[in-house]
Amino acid sequence: MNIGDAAKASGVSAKLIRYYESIGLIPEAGRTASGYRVYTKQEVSILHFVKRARTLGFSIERIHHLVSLWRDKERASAEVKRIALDHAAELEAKIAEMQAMVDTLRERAASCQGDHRPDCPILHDLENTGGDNRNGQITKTLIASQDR
Amino acid sequence: MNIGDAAKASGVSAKLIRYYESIGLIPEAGRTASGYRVYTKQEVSILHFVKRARTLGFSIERIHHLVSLWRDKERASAEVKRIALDHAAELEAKIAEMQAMVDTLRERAASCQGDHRPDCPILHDLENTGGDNRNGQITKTLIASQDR
DNA sequence: CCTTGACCTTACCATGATTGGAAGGTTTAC
DNA sequence: GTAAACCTTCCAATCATGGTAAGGTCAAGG
Repeated sequence: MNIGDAAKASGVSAKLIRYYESIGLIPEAGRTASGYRVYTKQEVSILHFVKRARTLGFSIERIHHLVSLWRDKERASAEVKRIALDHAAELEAKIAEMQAMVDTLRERAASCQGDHRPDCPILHDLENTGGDNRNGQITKTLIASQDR
Repeated sequence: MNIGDAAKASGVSAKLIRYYESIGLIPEAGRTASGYRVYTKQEVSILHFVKRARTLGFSIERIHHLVSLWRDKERASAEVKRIALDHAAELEAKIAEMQAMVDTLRERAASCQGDHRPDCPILHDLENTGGDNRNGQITKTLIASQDR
């Protein structure tokens, strides 16, 4: 099975398969005498696993961890469960932050006339340099969410 | 006012101020005889504006648009409002996708023993190569969400 | 046996927003 | 007059992914 077949079977592009190999996310594939990568069903399974995990929003780092567990016959389900729940909790935290943004935007938009006058309070609000910072908490959270 | 002071006053790092200038997001700053950038209060306001908009999750492209409107004395509040609401709607779509991921993860985790046995169904599920794809809709949505 | 086309290889470039560093010039304060 | 703290530009790196180019390989058909 060449890389193109593995790509089709797993849904991961050939480019990405090579990249995943280069960063050590998946093991190095075997090679033919002429240098072509060859893949077994087992390796396609790993690729499919990675694909699905990416789709669920797992970071490459976390998938690296999951793949190790998956390849480890002595893996403990407790750790897998913990990783999944950690990821769910992180997603929920981000959801809360994004919801706060949405609320802010909708609130500002509600007080904007929406006509042709140049005094939409959205702009005034963004522009405001005042030092009161009643939104300190939210602002901090949002900034923290901008990593990765 | 040098770039360092403008950075402190606006919360945008000096590096980033130069970058924003290089991509045309903010106008080119004036220069001293020796080449130092100089900033007025007005320009610091723009920087602060950008900072707050970034914090609210606006893309650079969208901020570019907002800054143009802000600098345009004939700006129409209708457009500003529309941009804000568009952005809110996009955020809500992403929130829905993320919530779907969370639901999936929690569902899988609930059926995982969480002990030391190596049979956590989370892994089996990720590994599953079956072609039923009952989640087709969601999967498509999630993939689509990975652009930007 | 040779050509053609579809594959494979590596390597480099690009994205977007941001940070980091290096090498060198300027200003300020002691 | 010198040291520290600033500033300048340029270059590199991040992360996951896509694109392209130059060249090697394989299978089918003439």
